[in-house]
Amino acid sequence: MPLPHEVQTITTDVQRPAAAGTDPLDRPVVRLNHLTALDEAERVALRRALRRTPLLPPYVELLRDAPRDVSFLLTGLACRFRLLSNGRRQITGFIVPGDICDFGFLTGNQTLGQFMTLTNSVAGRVSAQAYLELLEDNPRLMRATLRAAATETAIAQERVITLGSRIAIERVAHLLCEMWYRLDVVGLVSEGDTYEFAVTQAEMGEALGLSTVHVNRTLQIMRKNGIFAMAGGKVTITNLHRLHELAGFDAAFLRPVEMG
Amino acid sequence: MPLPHEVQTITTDVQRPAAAGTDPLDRPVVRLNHLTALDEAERVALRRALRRTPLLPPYVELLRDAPRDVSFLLTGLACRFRLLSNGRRQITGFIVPGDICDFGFLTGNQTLGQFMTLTNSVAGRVSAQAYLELLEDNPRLMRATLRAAATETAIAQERVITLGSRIAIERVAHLLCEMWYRLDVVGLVSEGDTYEFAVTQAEMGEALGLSTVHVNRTLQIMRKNGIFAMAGGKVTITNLHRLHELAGFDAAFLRPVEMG
DNA sequence: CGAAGTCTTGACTAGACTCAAGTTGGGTGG
DNA sequence: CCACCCAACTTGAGTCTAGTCAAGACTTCG
Repeated sequence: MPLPHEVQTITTDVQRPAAAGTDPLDRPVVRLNHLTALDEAERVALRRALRRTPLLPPYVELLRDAPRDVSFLLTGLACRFRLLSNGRRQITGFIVPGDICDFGFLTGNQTLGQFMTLTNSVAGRVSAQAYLELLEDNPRLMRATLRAAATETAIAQERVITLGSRIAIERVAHLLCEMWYRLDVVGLVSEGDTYEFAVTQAEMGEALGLSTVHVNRTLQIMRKNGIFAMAGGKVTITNLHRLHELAGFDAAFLRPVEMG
Repeated sequence: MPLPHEVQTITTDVQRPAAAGTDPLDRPVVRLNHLTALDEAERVALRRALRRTPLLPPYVELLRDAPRDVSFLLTGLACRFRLLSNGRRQITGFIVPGDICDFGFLTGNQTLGQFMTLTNSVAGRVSAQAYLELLEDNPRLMRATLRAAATETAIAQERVITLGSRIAIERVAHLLCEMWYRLDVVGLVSEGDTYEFAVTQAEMGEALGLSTVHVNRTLQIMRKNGIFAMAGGKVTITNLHRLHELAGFDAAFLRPVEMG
């Protein structure tokens, strides 16, 4: 099985000096370090603790085989979703490289809902116990992890706003902005505002509360207006300013703001 | 100024043996204890730490005057909301007695968005520093607090599902179910499935992503079908089974589930 | 080259929104 | 004590965004 996805990701990485290296194992470090500056010992400890999974194909349950581990996504794309009684599926959030898939380990609770890969992906895992011990010994890592959890909440709140008060084109624009920012943090936005986001229009609809057909028509309008382009699972934002305008996007919800 | 709201709340409390006392200061204890069993020392410490605010009138910013405190809602009703650039307001969640209004203190971050009362309310406050020290000394309290934060995330995720894949009547039904469960935990659902929920139809619309007019029509249908009744800011569920059915409601997201 | 999944298009429907004009009810002031 | 006022609720009419159904075109990959 060819892996264009993997290869491309690594390639684009190199072009972006902001990225701290091209090794997927660094992405959790980069991500958490962005939330709270870690010291060298913490960076090394986190990196060493992670064990890579084999390459996971699309549409497999992410946590089934390791429910007691903390799973970071290293490469690819995943999502959290719920199956509803009416047969529908609602994607409640996307998981990008560097993200912790599920924060249930913080409370010892099972998380409601499911997690699955959307593309070829690799995860990095630590046992929950080992990770919790790491947190106890490293307060900055603890703070960064709590902030990551808070960011997840903020993203969910923002999606409530998207679904509650934005029309289709604004929803799509907001999602593309959100992905741009989240992927940029881990160095996965390359020159020309291009990033990997290999979701089908049906999946986009499931995340945005829109039908596939309506997503399709909305994307067409945006393409015709020169706002973005999409090919081979890669998104290129051709008019980032206009995209922000459309989305009413304010990156504040993704950034930790220290108390005054 | 008459305070029927306050008086009624206390009255109905008495009818419900499940409620651990009628003192609003107990509600945070009851709430957190529901998430993780606290020991007597923890219950007492938490209760003692809280300082009641004066009665807050409707529509006042909740945290403005005490941004560095942890605020529990003791009585009344509040919400979290965002003002959008298009002039709209989106309510992203309701805050009921016993809830911590804002979990920003856990990460030292400012929270995006605002918090306001919707009815006459009283809050109980501790300084963030004192509360964090309390958490360090009392692991069960820590766990309960983290679970409360996780519950907030779960509620946001559930609202994503509501706004993304439920039609108007299902959204309303789901909200009424959610309130029933959350208020029941702190003993505020009285005989006959009646509880205080004094929001206007406009506010309900802002929370559910519906216009006021459509909320009105939806409520009328539900009333005609004998599913619920509303009077004087009190909701009475007359057909809880049918309400659950309509909502596709599964209380699991509000309950902590221990890892197997 | 064929099959499956994805994307695209058209036609029609429906759930929800907007605008506008009442109605009701609780609270206030004369 | 009554009249007024304002906010909330209600109703109607017309419109529109988005959903559904159905069929056809394009890709990708084996």
